Amino acid sequence: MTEILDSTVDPQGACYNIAAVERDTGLSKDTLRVWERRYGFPKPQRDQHDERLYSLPDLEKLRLLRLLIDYGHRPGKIINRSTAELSQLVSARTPDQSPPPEIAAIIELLLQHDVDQFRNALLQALMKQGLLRFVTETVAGLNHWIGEAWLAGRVPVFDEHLYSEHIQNILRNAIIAQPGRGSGPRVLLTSLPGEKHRIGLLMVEAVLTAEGAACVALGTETPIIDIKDAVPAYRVDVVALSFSSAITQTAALSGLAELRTLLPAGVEVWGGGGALARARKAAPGVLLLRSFDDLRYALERWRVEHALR
Amino acid sequence: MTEILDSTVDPQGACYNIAAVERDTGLSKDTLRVWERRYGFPKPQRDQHDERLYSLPDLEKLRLLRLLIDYGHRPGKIINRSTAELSQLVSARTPDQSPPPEIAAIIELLLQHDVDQFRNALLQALMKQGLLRFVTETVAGLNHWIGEAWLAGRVPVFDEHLYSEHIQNILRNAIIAQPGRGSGPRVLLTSLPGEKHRIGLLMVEAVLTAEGAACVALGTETPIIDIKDAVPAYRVDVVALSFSSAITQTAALSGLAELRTLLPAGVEVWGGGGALARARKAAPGVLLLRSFDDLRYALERWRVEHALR
DNA sequence: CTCAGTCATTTGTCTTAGACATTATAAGGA
DNA sequence: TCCTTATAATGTCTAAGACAAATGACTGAG
Repeated sequence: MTEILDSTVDPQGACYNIAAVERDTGLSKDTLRVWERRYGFPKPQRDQHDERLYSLPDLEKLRLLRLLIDYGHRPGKIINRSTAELSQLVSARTPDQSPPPEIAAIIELLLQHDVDQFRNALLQALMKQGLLRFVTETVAGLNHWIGEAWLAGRVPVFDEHLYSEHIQNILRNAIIAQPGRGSGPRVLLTSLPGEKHRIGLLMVEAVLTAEGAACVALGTETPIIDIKDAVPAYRVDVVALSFSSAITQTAALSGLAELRTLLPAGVEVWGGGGALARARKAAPGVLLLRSFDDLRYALERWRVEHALR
Repeated sequence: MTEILDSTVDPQGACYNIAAVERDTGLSKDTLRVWERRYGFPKPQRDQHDERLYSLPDLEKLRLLRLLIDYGHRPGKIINRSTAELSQLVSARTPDQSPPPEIAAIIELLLQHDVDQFRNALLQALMKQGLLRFVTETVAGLNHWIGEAWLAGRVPVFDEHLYSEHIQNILRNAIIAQPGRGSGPRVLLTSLPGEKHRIGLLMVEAVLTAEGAACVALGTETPIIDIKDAVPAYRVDVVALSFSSAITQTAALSGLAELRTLLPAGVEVWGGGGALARARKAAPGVLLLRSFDDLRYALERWRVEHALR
């Protein structure tokens, strides 16, 4: 009898095949193989058919490497350091050691696994701050700090899953409770295939809805061609795409440019999210939003431009 | 002067490199190359460095192929037919019956792309029927018929995305509005890696919450090992897994069996969803739920058994 | 002292063909 | 009709090499 369903995990050695590592670290199979060839890491075991089997420590080191590379380190410079050294580099990178107390308190509740109290804390923050501040301060902060802590291994996977679910509940609840739209544009909101992060998308939807735009939210991973077809069907004025840092900046920019060529000139293309936070410039006709302030400003600009006509 | 930013698109021939095709069709690069080698399609042009450049017609045929393969056709049987023939195959897939009128009316609103009216129709159905009937009748029916129509090509991808988002909004809104829990068990609710369907999970959460159970929802795709760790952390009484028909029955059953061996005997394991609708029996200690009635019955049985002790 | 341009190095992605595990279909037997 | 077994189908993995895009170091000019 063999492990059928989860062929990616070997319970004894906790070994992962290359597809599982690609999924869990975001590093492509090609990259993993070429790192092994060039730098000698990761050097996984092989199964009976010479296929790679990565260990859990390998996986953790790869995650740290990915983070540090996102921060600007070069792979060749750091790949042969120990996991401990890499952890140090990560924590050295965050000088403002601890999250603000109100964020820390909520994370603490999450780590104590008290579902009801955790939910109530989020709801209270929402009531107290209002939707806009809740999204741009509390949720953004929680995303950042929980992400950090997860990378450092201080937050288990299942807690992160629970966090994501509850934030979705609360944001969707808040969005549905918004009053009808004002004078804003119709904004089609989605992400491209490969980009699975939903929270960023919901945060944008919350802000846009609060500011009076009419959102057509398609969730994550809509193929480009289907976005093209959706634009005339829903008569949208703007297509906004979200790219989390799980995707490379190049991929995000090329997706935006491709979409731009497929859409009529009257429809604007906006892109935002972690992957684009450090991008310098995009293709002509593509607007980069590096913060929620940028988003609100873009909305305001749209209003002005379209009121004059 | 060259196209700097967007290496994926050649405006003249509308040519896409292999990475763009992978992203847009969901077919892996390996699959694209092996199809070319074995079947002679797609046979893309090459750029000056012998790299593949796919045309837009290729892309459209690939999407049709993907659709038909999802439906159950074999690649080798259909890959050499013309795009027109494939379209015919798609539309030849006619429904055995037509949906009941109240379902058909809502689908009609979706197809007319009137977001507000569509949302209102769903909300009205919820108000009129109450959460339980809304989930077990309206949402279940919509899932089924929209799935059918999507396979037949009568519902565009983006409409199906929009449907999914709105159902999520409404279900999560209803769940959060439920009163606190009664005397039911604590149920950990999630799916295994590879199973991405969220709506089924939310439907179960809605029913369980309405019946007084306390749900710990982890969203989709929680690795088995992390489920094991979550059970003591959240002190749950039951682990319920959802398997849509996107996964094979064998895979679902083996996942349930593996989880059963990892959990203490006092914790129950329940499995349900389309993939298990026709399953005969599961591993010992695993409860199969083939309908929402089964789910409510299982909950009642748990209450009785644990009240006696 | 800053800015822009050139060159060298690093790094990720694409290429090839072959091997094989996994899944689906068909055929045979209870 | 259902279950088991054989055969065909299909997708993913492997290898090393090639090269473009991205980055860093260096230079010279304003």
